[in-house]
Amino acid sequence: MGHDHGHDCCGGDAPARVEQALGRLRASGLRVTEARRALLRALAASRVPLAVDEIHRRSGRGKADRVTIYRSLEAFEQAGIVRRHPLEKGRSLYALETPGHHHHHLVCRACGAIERLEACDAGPIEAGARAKGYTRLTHVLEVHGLCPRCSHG
Amino acid sequence: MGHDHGHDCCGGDAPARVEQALGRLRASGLRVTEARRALLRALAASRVPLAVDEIHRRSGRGKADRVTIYRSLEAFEQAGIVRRHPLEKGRSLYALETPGHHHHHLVCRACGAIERLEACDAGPIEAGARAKGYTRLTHVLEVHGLCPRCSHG
DNA sequence: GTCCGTGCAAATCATTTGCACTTCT
DNA sequence: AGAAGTGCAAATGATTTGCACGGAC
Repeated sequence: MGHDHGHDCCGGDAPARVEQALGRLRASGLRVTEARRALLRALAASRVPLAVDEIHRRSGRGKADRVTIYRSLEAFEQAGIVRRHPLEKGRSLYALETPGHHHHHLVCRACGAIERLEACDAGPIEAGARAKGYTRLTHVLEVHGLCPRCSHG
Repeated sequence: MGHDHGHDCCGGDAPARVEQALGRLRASGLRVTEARRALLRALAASRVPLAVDEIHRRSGRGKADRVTIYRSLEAFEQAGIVRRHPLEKGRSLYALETPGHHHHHLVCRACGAIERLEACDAGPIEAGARAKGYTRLTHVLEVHGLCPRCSHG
């Protein structure tokens, strides 16, 4: 798989998003390297969140080792530059963080198509968690189903 | 039970729940073995969802091999007898399915404490997915954070 | 008697870690 | 210079699979 089926999901002006991300790197005290440029380019160019393996495959020149990609992504996630989408089976997908655009994804179990879901009603739920004294909240919300094409059976 | 921190979550009348589960096993054409009794007893006795390792540890006599527990749990999940809660890092927790009691969990990243979250506003989100033609919808919603005790570190 | 369930060993597979080397600032 | 980033090899750890045996129905 690894194709961008489904409809637009994480799209936008790729070069601009890369620049914005690089700016945030510097602002966070993170260093800018060719490996990281390639990584961010791959993310910015994709309309859907990518797995580490996929990022590795799509990083043309300046391609970094998978291990380095893992480490960079973790740093980027901490800095709020990249958003991680944990999947059911322990894998994760990554996408550039789009501030003020919190959303989740609808994943087809059969063909892997991913669509963006705009609504996110987790606000009240996280509020409840906060009321219990929990901090540093994050949430995982994935909707799985069969897309129209795969539903016919 | 050093691991059942947090408040009640999946409690109930344990023996009765085991019997109910066994009945469902038979109804689904699954066989009843001592290993499976022990497994269901462990789940029924716990107030929180358990990891496979924890189930293995808590299954007194009749304790089955971890592999068998994995295989049984998968069969039980298919049959709707057990509910799987996928966590961030690829692990899963399991609990007896409680029909008509859909809820999610609040998990502490540091100590693993689990609390029940009553609210589930996924209705509108799944409606959106249905509107896109998706069928057989399921969703995973887990809220992660640091519990009050762990927030001080 | 048949399958299904079980145990053991070994395989997976994404992710993580140790350590020495290189590069950014 | 000095901290941060990188690569390779090897470790991890939950989960999965192959295969032969044993028990449920």
